[in-house]
Amino acid sequence: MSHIVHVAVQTPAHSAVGDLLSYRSDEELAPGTLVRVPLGKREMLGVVWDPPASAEPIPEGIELRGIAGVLKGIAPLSQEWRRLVAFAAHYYQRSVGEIAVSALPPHLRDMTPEQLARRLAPPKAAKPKRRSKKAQAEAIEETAEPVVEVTATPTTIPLLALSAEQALVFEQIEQQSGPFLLYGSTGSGKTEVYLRAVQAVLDANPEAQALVMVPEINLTPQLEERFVARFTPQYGTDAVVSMHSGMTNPQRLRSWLAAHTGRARIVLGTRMAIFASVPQLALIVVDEEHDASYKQQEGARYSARDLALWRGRATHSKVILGSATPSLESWHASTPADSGGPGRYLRLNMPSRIGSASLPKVRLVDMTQQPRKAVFSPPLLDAITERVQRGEQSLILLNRRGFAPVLFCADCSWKSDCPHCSAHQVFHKGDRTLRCHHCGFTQRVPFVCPSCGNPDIMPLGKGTEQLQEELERLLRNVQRPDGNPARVGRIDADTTKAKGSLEEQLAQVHAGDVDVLVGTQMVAKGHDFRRITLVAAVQPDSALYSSDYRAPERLFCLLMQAAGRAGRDAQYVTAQDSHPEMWIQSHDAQNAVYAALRRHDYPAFAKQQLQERLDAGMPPYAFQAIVRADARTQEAAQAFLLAATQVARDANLPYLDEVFLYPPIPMAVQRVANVERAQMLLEATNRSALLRFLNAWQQYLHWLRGLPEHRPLVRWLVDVDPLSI
DNA sequence: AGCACGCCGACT
DNA sequence: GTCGGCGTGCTC
Repeated sequence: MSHIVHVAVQTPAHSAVGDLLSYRSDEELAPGTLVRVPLGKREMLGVVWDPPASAEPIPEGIELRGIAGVLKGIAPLSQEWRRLVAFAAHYYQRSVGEIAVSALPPHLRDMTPEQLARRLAPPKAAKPKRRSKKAQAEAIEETAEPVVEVTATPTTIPLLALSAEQALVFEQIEQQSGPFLLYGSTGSGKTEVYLRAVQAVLDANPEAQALVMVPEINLTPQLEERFVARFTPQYGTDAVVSMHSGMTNPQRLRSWLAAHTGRARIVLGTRMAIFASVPQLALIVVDEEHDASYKQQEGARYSARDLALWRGRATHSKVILGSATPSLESWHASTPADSGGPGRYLRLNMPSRIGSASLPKVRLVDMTQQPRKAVFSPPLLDAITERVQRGEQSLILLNRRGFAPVLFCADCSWKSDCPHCSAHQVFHKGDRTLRCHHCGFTQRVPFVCPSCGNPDIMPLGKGTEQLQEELERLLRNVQRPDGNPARVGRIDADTTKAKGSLEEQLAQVHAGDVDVLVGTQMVAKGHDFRRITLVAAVQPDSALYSSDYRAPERLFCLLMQAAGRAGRDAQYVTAQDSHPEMWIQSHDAQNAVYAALRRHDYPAFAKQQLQERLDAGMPPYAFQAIVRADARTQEAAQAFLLAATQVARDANLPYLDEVFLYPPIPMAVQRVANVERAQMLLEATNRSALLRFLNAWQQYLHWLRGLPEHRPLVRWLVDVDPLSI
């Protein structure tokens, strides 16, 4: 007898093909089973899904095709996982198949059942035999993880004693159900709390698993090291696995299988890990929960942090969000009911730094009182000079790479505009190029103005490259204690393009080869610079005047994180009798953002920002979505959005009266790679009204897209809970 | 999105 | 006569 199975496949997001397709199968297949199915001339990976609630009739005139194969050997994905995928698809306005398939390891996508069986087969008896170079390399890679003997009696790890603060927080996590917002300043020992919480969960249940998420691949190795060191002696080598995009496909499959089979007890990864199959999930940790990289910015635009909360609730797992500068959403959600907040999360405070290291002193330089053209105010330069002479390191932050953001001709006002984008091409002095940071378009730097022939074209503004050059000049007569001249290093996306070069350069900084380090925000995050006693933000003001209402939040967070880089090692601070300092040069030194920063007072900052959000009716007091349209012309992009607004009114879509549709506008960077971009904002005070509206609207957007008058449209997309508007 | 088919220009 | 340009249409 033949069965009908509903299969989630990755059908194109903008086609009319549904995402649950019906196939014939000789055997009955449980929901969650991985299968290969024919679609057109292709064969692709699919997941057997639960039959639709309303027994939809199979479309007329379609002869059902049979499934092509079953990926035996992989247990069906759990109902919990399918619910997570279905929720994410519904919430972020994507197809179930797209989320489901993209949540699986890429290697599975192009594996036949036979190939999978071979992969899953127990390795043949390890006979020393001739192997190809490549196979040898792979074998080495496979065994590169620390091999730890698993003893019959679990080894007891000597644990660090918890501080009183940590102990109190840990006790709360043990006794309460959460979710928790662990608000702890940099260096307060949040990681140790995570480790203890994971330990407690694993101890309580021999099958329990934990999911630990970090924002960026760059930061995973450090955390991974600590988890491996702590847990593999007791639970074996496979107990801790990673999941991030920097891994090879075979590695990703291996980790995924370890988690899916329950062998891995701890899954450590970036945002993609939120979709891992973790059948015995008992705890989710989201470190640096405020970090923007938890929000996927292409394809399905999901927030891994928000999904973590949903998944935690669905599985009765504890969820710990940790941050020194929480997102305003999480701060608001964790404001206790007796303080007038929703009290949905339990806020746990860890204000103190571990050890004798203290928070850096924040020094604001009023740039209106300084010589006009100087990038480095004299007092800041003096402070840097002193550090060099004492053998300490300084970190100079500027969020702009390259030498100068634009080249300019004073005679004819020519600017180095990108021919393909509404943006300037950045002047990179090192390789004498003009580069567009939006589309990558690169040209040689012209010798004379391309427009009028004037040979005196000049750079406007400063980038990291120029800062490094200027510092080298300003410090050329400054000597370190060992008599050598001061050395100025730079770390940004340009100096770290090669694989492994970031690690290499960080090692140089650690080794003391660099006295002053210039860098973009990539150095402000997570890395532990033990000998840095001065951090300076030389031009942070622009974020204060940005049209993006989240800009102050990001700035505050960046500066707090940067400040956290200073003086983490008390040895360098107290021994030299110098106090760690955070310098900020500003033309608006009285700004409330800086005032709060000076006191290291995140709560005051959050309170002020939340009041502004409340007054303006913005998140977290309102819910937003963005519909974006890309087209050859701005008119065509906006026309689509206008038509979309009109069709919503004409069709009188449900919840239309609860959703405010703003008029379409060009995006801040209107054109990228010759594509014109427009967007419109949707706002509602009721989250589910917004979602239901979007769900109903979706099919009309598909329909509009197909109309001949919207032919010039390149694509459209929906971003729910956008991070920037 | 792929991957076809299909209908017109420059080549061995 | 073919090779191949990318316009249009379909995929349970």
